[in-house]
Amino acid sequence: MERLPHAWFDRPAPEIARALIGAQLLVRGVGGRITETEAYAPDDPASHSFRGPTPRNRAMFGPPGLAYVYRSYGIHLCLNVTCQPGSAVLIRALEPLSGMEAMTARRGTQDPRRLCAGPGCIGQALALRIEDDGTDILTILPGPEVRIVTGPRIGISRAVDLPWRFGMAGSRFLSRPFRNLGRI
DNA sequence: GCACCGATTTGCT
DNA sequence: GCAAATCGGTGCG
Repeated sequence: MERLPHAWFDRPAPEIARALIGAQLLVRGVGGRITETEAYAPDDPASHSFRGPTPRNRAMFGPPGLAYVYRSYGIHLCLNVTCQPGSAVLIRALEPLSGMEAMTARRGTQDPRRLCAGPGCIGQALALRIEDDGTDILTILPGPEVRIVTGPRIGISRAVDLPWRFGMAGSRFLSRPFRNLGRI
């Protein structure tokens, strides 16, 4: 199976965020099935890119299909896939499949449901480094068509009504449950 | 220059 | 339920 080419990601973030649910994501051979994403767009007040390029967010204005890795709350490293300029998709949760041993060791738990349930947890499970920012570390393989649920993004205070959080319906590998009945 | 706020997680009360 | 950990960005003086 071929990985999705960079040009595939040259689309608006909400479209990519939805399409990535069910795909498989690997970083240096470790990862799993994408179960939860969020979209961030150029004209989106909740996006790091909203006020233009900075040293932190410069990857969001670069080529599509690369990693945008940023430090969250000074502690965690969170993973995005870049899309159209100023756009990115935050990877919020995975169903862990590959490199289970490495992930359990890094996360300090055997519970598969806690390995990659949250953006900071993914950063730790995949051993992301700040030097990965803006680089081509992502292998993303197409997955099956799956039922999608949507809802408001988590942890933001602006544009709170946009339904730009996407999840795999019925998955047990989510950072938090989806309240809504917003199936697609 | 300085204070405050996050695209978070964990552990303790 | 709440505070702590810790740093880049933003806004104000």
